[in-house]
Amino acid sequence: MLKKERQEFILREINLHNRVLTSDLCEVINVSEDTIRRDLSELAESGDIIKVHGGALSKSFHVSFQTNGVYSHDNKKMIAQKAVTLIRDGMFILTTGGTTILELAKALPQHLRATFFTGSLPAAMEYIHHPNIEVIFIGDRISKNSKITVGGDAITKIKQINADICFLGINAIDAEHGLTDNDWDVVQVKKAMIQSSKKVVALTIAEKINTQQKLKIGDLDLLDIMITELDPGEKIFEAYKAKGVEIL
Amino acid sequence: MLKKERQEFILREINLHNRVLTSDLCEVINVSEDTIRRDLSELAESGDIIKVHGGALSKSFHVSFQTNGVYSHDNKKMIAQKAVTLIRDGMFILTTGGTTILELAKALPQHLRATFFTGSLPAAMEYIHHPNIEVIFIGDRISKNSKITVGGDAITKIKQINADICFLGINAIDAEHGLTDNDWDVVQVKKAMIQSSKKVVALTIAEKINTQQKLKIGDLDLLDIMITELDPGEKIFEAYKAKGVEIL
DNA sequence: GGGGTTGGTGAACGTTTTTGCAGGAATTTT
DNA sequence: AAAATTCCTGCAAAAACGTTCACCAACCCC
Repeated sequence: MLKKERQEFILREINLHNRVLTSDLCEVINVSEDTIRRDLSELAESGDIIKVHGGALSKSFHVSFQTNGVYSHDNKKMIAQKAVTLIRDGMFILTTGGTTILELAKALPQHLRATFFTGSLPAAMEYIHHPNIEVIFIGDRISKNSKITVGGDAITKIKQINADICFLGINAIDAEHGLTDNDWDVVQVKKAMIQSSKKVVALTIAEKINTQQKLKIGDLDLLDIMITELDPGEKIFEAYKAKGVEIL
Repeated sequence: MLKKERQEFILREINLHNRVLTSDLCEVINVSEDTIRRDLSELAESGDIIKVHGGALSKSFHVSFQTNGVYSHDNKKMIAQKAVTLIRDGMFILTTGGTTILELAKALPQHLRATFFTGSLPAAMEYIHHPNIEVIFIGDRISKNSKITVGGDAITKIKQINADICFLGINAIDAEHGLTDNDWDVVQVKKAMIQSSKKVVALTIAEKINTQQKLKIGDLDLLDIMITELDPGEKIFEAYKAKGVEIL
C-alpha cells in the first residue's frame, strides 16, 4: 500500500469514526506502529487531524470560541490572570458563565489538574480543551439569554456539590446592595453555587462596581474575594474591604 | 510499444484501479522502471494523474476532502433535511451529538416549537439559537472526545425521559452486527436514549453503512428508521429493510 | 550516401524516501 | 510506586528516485 493511499485511508477512517487508535490502524493496514505514527504526525502537521496519545481525533469538532471583540476584552484577560492564581491542583471548582469566566477558562494553565462544575455551555466548551481538567456539566433547562442551565434540577445538583472555590461572573455589585442580577432563574443558580462553595470569588470589570440590578443574589458577606482589573489599593474598594471582602 | 500507446495504457490502468505501482507497470509492459517513471512524470505534469512515491493515483480518487471543515458536509445537510420532516410541533426529542446531528440542528425550521433533550455541548449550542425550541441539557461528566455527557447520572436522567423520537448520530452500522461504537461511555448513553424513545432514528452518511466498531450498542431491531443521503431504493438497504428498518 | 540532429530508451550512480527496529524517554494505567 | 503502553530518536537497509550518459534508430539536410 502506498504511503499516500494509507494516509487517505487513515483520514477517511478518522472522519468516519471521529477517532482512531494507532494499534488498530497498524493491524488493519498491516504496517508497523512507527509508520502509522509517522503518518499521523504528518497529517497532524498539515492540520488535517489532531494527534493524541495512542491515536488521533477528527478535527471537525474542535472549534474554539473567538472572544476577540468581546467588550473590555483586555481587562477581562487581566482579571482571568489574577483568578488563575487562586486555583490549585486537585481543586473542585464551581463556575457560572459569562465572558469573564470564558477568559478564565482560556487562561487556565495546561498542566492544571482539577475538576470544574459548570452549567454554562460556552464555559464547558472551553474547559474541555484543557487536557487535565475534568468537566462536570450541571444539566437542566438551558436559558437562551445566558446560555447556562437553570431550574430546580440544576439547583438540586449544585447543592450536592461541595466545591473548594466558586468563580462568579457577576452582573452588578454594590457595597450597600450586594450582588444583584436581572434574571430570576440565574439568581437562583448563583445563590446555590455560593452556598455550595467554601470560598466565593467574584470576577468583574471595574465598570460594574457600584451598580445594581433588580434581583438580589446576596449581601457582600457571602463574598470572600473580588477580582477586577484595577490595583487592589484603589480607593473605590474601601467600602468593600470594610465589609470583609478581599480585593485582588 | 509506442510511448503514446504506453501512456494511454497506464492512464486506463489508473482509472480502472485508482492506483498503480511503478514496479507492476514495468513488469506488465516490459520496459525499464525508468521509462515508466518518465511516463508517470509526464502524465502528472499534464495533470492527468497524481504521482506518488512508488507509483501514481487517480485524480478522481483524491477528491478534496474538507469542503467546509466537516467531512461530507453536503451529504449531512441532505440527511438533516430528511430528518426534519419527522419532527412535529410539541414533540419531545432526544438527540446525541456528532456532526450529522449538528446539521440537523441547523436545519430546524424557525417556527418549530419543540423540546430537545441532549447531552451534546455543540448540539445544545446550536439548538439555543432557535427561538421556539426549549433545550434541556443532560448533565454529568463531559467526555472530551465526543463532547457529550456520559456517566451514571446522565443515564439515570435519560431513563426518566419519555421522548417521542430519538435521533442518533451513529458511528457504524452493519446489517449483521447492528449499531456499534468505539467509546464505552457513549455506548451506554446511546443505549439509554434508545430505551427512552418511542421511535428511534439513525442518521448516517452512506459511507458508514456496513462498517463496524468494537463496542455494540444494539441490534437493528431497536431501530425504526435510518436516514442517509442516498435514495431509499438503493440496493445496499435491502438487508436493513429485511430486518424491519425503514429507510428514508 | 554521409553526417548531423532528434527523440526515446536503458544503464550507472549517487541521493532521497520510506520503513522497521532498537533503546530509552515519556505517558498512561494499575 | 510499579507496570505497561506509547512515543521519540537515531540508525540502517531497501526501495524508489533523479540525473547523467551512452546507445540506437529514425529523420533531415546537404
